[in-house]
Amino acid sequence: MQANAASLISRFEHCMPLSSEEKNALQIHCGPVQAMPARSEIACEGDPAVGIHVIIEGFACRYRYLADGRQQMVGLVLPGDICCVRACVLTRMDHGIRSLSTLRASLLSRRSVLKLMDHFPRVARALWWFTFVEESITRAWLVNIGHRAAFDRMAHLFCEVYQRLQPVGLTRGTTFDLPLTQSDLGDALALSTVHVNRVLMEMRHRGLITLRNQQLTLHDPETLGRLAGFDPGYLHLESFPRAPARASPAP
Amino acid sequence: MQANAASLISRFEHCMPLSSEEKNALQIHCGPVQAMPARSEIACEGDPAVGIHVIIEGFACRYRYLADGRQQMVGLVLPGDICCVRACVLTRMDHGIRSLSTLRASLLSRRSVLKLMDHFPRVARALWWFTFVEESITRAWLVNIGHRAAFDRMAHLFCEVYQRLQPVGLTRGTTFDLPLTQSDLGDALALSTVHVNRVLMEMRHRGLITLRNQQLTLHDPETLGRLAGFDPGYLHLESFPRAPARASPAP
DNA sequence: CGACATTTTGATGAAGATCAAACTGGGTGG
DNA sequence: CCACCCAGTTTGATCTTCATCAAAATGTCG
Repeated sequence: MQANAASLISRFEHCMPLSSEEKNALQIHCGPVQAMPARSEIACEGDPAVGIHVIIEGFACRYRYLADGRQQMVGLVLPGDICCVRACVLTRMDHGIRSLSTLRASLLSRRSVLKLMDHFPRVARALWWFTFVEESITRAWLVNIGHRAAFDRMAHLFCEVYQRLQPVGLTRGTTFDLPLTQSDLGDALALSTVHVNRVLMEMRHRGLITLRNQQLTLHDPETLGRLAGFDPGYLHLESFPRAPARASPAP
Repeated sequence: MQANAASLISRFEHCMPLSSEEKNALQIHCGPVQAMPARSEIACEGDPAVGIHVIIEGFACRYRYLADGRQQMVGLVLPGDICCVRACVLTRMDHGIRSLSTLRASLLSRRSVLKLMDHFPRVARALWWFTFVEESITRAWLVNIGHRAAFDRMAHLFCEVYQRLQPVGLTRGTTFDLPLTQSDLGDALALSTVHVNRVLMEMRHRGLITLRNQQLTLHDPETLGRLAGFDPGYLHLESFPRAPARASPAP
């Protein structure tokens, strides 16, 4: 029994219980845990699919480059998230994925994923589920960037990360890791680094956050959420069991 | 043999050939063609899933509302597109869908979709495929709205619609239907109606487009695409057979 | 014709980009 | 151990793009 398979299976069971046959199949196909340094490319736009990565520890981001070299982050990949499912079907990546912090992930080959999807409809259904949640988050980012002013936009992002880290046990009170530079935040929110800094300053002066050493504390999540018009429905957390046992150790 | 099933099947075969057994199953499950007037709600945010709609004719859009009543369009649904696949898995809609023009669509119930997905892995794979392409488009919108100025942003949208309508035979030269008001364009591009108008004016003055009676002509698609930094890769058109026979009649 | 949606134009203001430069802190090499 | 370097953060000043407000013009449909 490999630890990586265990974390994968528990993740799957967040959306539906698996039979022992299904669990077996996942264990057989689940590859070894990979470790990667921060700021390394996990997959580049245009790459053929190698398989899916299940993030065990660390943050990554999805991004697309523009012709002029600027980049837009199009999603955050947090522990428990699965990436590159889509590339297994589409055969090549339409965006890049890069680690933000050091990362541990287990890999399933493209062949394994397609086999699992074809033979185990419920596994396939679970993969659908993860993918759709992610898609829903992308749409929420679109709304966020399209229609909210800088302050609200950033508040919304902070609320989202906070809500997403909670079910995987990676928050301590209202404090959590946020291994993004201000420049990264700018790429995520479509703001200049300078403006990111100014908004952060304002949040600090208003006593809403503390951000130091990649650690963010939300001193008043309710107010922040209200200002941002944050409604967690789009995260589809409702069908998760509350605080499931995860691989990540609590301090 | 129903015409609606035929258009659905041909759509599926764009990404992989189906066995006669699979085609049969699709025909059995495919519901009647529904007609809907322009500006009607096909599904609202929060609605339980009823099934998937395969658009035969007309335009629709996906949108999300903000707390203050403004709305952001998060995607365009064109003839041949399938909508609400995700809701069948997630059980409820996380965004609304509204017709822009009069619409004809065939419906498959949620139960049918889940049954087809579980029993026919290749049908499931095709549904994955459509969904992922759509997701890729959403990411492209995110980049577009996040990082491009108004003119380039609108040019990019026009290029996208042009490219998406081509394989389904709905372009006449470089002219095609665009049943969106300037206010709709504003919702799609996260611009005010006034600014949409100004950008359109500039495009006209530069001889790049003609837009009259919901008909858009791109007089110089190459230039427009170059200005917008348009790269059609994200549409994943490459695996489509060229100009497949579609239900839509050519004039 | 008259009501209503949509398009067009003008004037003004605000949010945020950009440019420039100083400051901070951790890591490295001499 | 200190000097230096470099990535990241902070601050100021200026400029652009686009939103907003207001109103006229145009078109559409009963």
